[in-house]
Amino acid sequence: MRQENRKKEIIRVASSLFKEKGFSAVSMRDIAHAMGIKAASLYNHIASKQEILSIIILDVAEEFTRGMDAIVESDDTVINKLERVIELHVNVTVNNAYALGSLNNDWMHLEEPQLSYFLKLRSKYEDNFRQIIKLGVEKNQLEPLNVEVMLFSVLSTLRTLYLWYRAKEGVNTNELIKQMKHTLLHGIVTKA
Amino acid sequence: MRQENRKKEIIRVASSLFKEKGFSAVSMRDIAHAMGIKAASLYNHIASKQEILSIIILDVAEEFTRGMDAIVESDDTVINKLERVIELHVNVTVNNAYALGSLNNDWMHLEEPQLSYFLKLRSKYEDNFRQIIKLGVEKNQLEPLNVEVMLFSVLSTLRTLYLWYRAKEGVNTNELIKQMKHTLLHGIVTKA
DNA sequence: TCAATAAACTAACATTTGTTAGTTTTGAAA
DNA sequence: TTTCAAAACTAACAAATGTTAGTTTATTGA
Repeated sequence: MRQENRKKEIIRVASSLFKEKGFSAVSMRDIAHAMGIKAASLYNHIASKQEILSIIILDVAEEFTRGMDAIVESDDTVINKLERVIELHVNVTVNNAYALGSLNNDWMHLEEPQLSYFLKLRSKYEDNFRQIIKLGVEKNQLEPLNVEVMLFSVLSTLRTLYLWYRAKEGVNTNELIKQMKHTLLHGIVTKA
Repeated sequence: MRQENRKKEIIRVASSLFKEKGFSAVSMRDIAHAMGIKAASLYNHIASKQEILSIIILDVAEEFTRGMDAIVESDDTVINKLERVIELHVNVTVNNAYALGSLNNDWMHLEEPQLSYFLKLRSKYEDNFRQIIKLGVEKNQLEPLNVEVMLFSVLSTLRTLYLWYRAKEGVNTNELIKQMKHTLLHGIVTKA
């Protein structure tokens, strides 16, 4: 109801500010000012600055986890799974652009037990991704390169998509997904 | 002499702390404590917290700029230029791992005129990179994909290398460069 | 050995921070 | 129109912040 909407609004405004300056550089007064109210009024809706951060980060982290779990449990081919991971990242980014700033750069300001929970989700996610790549190499569907280099090269691009995807106006989501798949999976150099 | 070394030591310690928690979450007392002195003593060597940040960021930004300028001015082929950009990033990252945290995540806390200077260097760097890719597409040496997607996909991976390159023990710098070239330029999917 | 200076210290400052307590205003249901 | 809870407010707090002033200690070159 009324209160829940206001809480979501606070979280949306806060995540936008966090994306621009980082969690630590944004004060409760900054958030309140952006909403046209006083800092103390925020506490009618949220318990603490920390609660705002943990909602922003854990909501989107869990969304990634659910998406990855669905991909891992499917019986798609390796290449298809990788394509679905790319789709997942583009879609989550387009829908939650602000939250990804905190996910990438402010997770270390989470307090326990949320910090441990986040790190657990993150390492499970990375390990699921890693296993897909490993299987691809074993089946000769992926190049016999260093698995960690492949993993983090692809993942870095996906994780920081939120920083630049708006730069290219006139590319819609489906086109972006297609372009990313080609760039990340097949490279940019023309085959001879 | 004596003072200069101590200043460099402060900058090194500070950049390490900034990498872990970000500029805004690290206090002058934190930096001093990590050096075994009191916060006020830092001011015998540096003018302000802001000076520390701007030295960390501008030094490495200028290093990237010099490297890119040398590549652009050379008469290498497009593919060779891209390979040299990858080498540049790996080498700068291996030598300045801590500074890259601030370069990526704390640049917005620079004050004027350093902020404008940094943004100028960054957009020139990106534009040099963009022109190399554009020429490659025109010459059919690169795939006819969206230039911005190719640019930021490659650049994102290079920019966040500092976050993960230590994860893979047992891969030395030359091997890492080779792996990155293949992954970023030729992709990870086996050619049919 | 002494003078000069580098580099540490203690103490304090004005601001900003997250948060709480207590009070007033607002808006919808009765 | 009255009632009552939601949601705003003012005022204040204790702690932390970047920085300065003034002083003491350590080191070095003459």
